[in-house]
Amino acid sequence: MATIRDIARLTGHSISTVSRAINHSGYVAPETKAKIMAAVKKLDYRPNHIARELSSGRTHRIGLILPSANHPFFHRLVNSISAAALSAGYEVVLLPTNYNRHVEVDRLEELRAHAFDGLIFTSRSNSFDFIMQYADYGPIVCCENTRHYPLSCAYKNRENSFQKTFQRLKAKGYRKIGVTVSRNEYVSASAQATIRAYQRVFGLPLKDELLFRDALTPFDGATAAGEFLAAEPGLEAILANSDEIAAGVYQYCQHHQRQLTLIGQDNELISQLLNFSTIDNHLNDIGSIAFSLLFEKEVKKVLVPATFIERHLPSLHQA
Amino acid sequence: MATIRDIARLTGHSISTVSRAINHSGYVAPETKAKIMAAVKKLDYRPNHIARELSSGRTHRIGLILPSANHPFFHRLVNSISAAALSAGYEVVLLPTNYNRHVEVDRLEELRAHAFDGLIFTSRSNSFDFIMQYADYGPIVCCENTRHYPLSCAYKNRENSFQKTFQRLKAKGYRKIGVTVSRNEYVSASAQATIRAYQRVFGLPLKDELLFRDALTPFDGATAAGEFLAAEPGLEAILANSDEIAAGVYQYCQHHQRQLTLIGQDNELISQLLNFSTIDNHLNDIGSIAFSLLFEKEVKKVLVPATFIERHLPSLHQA
DNA sequence: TTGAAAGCGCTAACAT
DNA sequence: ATGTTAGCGCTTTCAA
Repeated sequence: MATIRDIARLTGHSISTVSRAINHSGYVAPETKAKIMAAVKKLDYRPNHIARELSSGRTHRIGLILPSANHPFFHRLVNSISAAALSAGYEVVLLPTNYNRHVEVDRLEELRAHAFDGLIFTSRSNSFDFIMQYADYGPIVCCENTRHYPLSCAYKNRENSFQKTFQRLKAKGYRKIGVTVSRNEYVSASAQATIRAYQRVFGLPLKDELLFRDALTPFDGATAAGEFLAAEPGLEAILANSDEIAAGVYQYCQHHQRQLTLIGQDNELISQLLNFSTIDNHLNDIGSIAFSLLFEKEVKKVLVPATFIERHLPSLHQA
Repeated sequence: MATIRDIARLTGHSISTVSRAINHSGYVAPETKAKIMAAVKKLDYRPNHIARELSSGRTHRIGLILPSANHPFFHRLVNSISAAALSAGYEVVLLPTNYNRHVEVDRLEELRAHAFDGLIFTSRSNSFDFIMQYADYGPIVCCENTRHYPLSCAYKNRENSFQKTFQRLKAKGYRKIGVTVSRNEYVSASAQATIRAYQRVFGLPLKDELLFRDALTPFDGATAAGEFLAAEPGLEAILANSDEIAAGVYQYCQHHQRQLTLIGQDNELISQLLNFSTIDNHLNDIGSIAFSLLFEKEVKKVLVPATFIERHLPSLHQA
């Protein structure tokens, strides 16, 4: 591999002149530049990326913390963040943690070691208090409400959207509603928000039998539906933590000839095809805003309001 | 930010001793090491990632070329590749090209500039001949058959699986079959393979009215179904280029009360829920194999055979 | 067991 | 317009 020094030697110029010529910066005589460019071509020279990073102190790379890449929620964020990064001249490094807090710590340490110019959290396994300790080492943005912590975020107001959804259901006369959440309420703020919203709207706590924890796959959705119906045969509706889970519920209903009102989240293709209602959290907006917040000087918290998309499942019919 | 020199100064040792202590390599007296570690803690020191990369010449980072992140096909590959990378101590950088060959060239140039230790192509917009020129600068692996080119790959034999699928349909007595492809046959090897397979099985060329090009979204699937049926009212089956597209076809059929045999690809959730047949290309395997091939000394080409998953759509019924 | 010193390949301030 | 030089922060060889 040819280095800048080789070019300097070959052309008889100094490395700084070569550097200037290559970067089209500063003064370089046209003929000098031409000669240098010829040498560059001749020696198949390319400036070393890493050396540039070291010298400039910037990587033009941001890290993206996510549990694993295989969930629609994260796909959306990855899409929008990487699109925003591309057009801003940044590259994004995928940092799957599998919800392992130690892996997450390693990534924060990498931020500290200047491996990235910034970090975006789409999920987290450590406390805000802990994460905040790394804020000095580079910009950190979260895709959830960081509340009173001085960390920028682009987020949806879950409690609010859940509350509205429950109110909607209440207004329609529904009383028996099952709810699925992705992780238990001790770990997940989302689960807490769901539970609180229910309590607030209906004035009484969500029964434990009508709360399904750790719903991750459509299969879990079907399981949840089964358990709900066993505990409460008069069940009227299910609010699921994603369209995928709702699809699992749908499948169960089809199979057992039950009609339920179904509400998913994130307006995935499946909800459009199966035609059930969904809460659109506008993840694309959250992603691109999160990216842009990395470069704000001050801490900013941007609320992206959710939208309710109402759809009606066709009524049941036997084949 | 404290540097290794600060630690050296504070402890009164040389930077090389500090380096050895930090890296747990070479000889360092226990007390010396303890003293150094104490200083490390005291000064909140962390070795600079970039400097290490420059010094060692390796980044432990691989680039992943893909058109954009929003297609299930790529999700699968991203998942499996990033999982494989994680467990091998590598990080993956997402490199969306939007099928723009110039962007792709820029990424190849980055490989040349040592920004990555290797590159995986999940799609490409440049010729193999062109890409090969960069093979000297670092390992390159493709997720499609590289044929006679000396480039490693993990791939599915598309022509073979399409052929088997057509044979299956032929055996069932089907003759009127529509086919969707994602890009036209002049650009896409996959489209060519589909067309050839049809010709080989049925002995006559696929009619142009029964080939839909540029099918990217479920909406395109619905459009394709409409066009096929307009051109050939007796249409019996559609082979789609993905489960998403097939789902679009499904939607059209539902809406227009038509019964068609549907075959998608990649065994996505939607095909399971809607219960139509699909060709499972085992993208997870392709991804993890592709990653492992980066580190093989020789060029290797690994065929991952596809599997046909037969499912039966429930017959039509009016609500 | 430790340290001096030479890189790694580049940028940028400063001098000419 | 060009060159000198001092970094950037680390690893590694070699000598002590």
